[in-house]
Amino acid sequence: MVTKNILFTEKVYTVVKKIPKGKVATYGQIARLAGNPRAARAVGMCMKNNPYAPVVPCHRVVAQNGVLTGYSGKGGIRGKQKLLKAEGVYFLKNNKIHMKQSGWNQ
DNA sequence: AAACTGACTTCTC
DNA sequence: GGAGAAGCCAGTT
Repeated sequence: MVTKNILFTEKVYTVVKKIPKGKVATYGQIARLAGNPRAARAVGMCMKNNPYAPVVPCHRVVAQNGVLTGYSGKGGIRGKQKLLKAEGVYFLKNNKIHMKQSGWNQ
């Protein structure tokens, strides 16, 4: 049976939780894994609500160009970047992530 | 049920 | 490469 037992958001959370440490995934990437390659915006909204804040490492989710967007958590973009750096994510001088290296190869 | 919003992506100039 | 505009999706009001 193909019943959608889990919501799109639930799928998103599941995918985000699968992101390995030291790597980052883009909203489009997550959306694609969640089943809708164009639901990048929806993914961001789910993170904003983020009922699974401590469960979903939303700080590992970045834009396609490698820029840290959003993150209503403590520290904002600043704290998010710091967290990623602490995990081993390589940042460029433009405060952008080196997707070629730290991008989630999925 | 309809309209608005938003942590995106892609196209074009 | 940078800036602006349009399109798309799910959730919330």
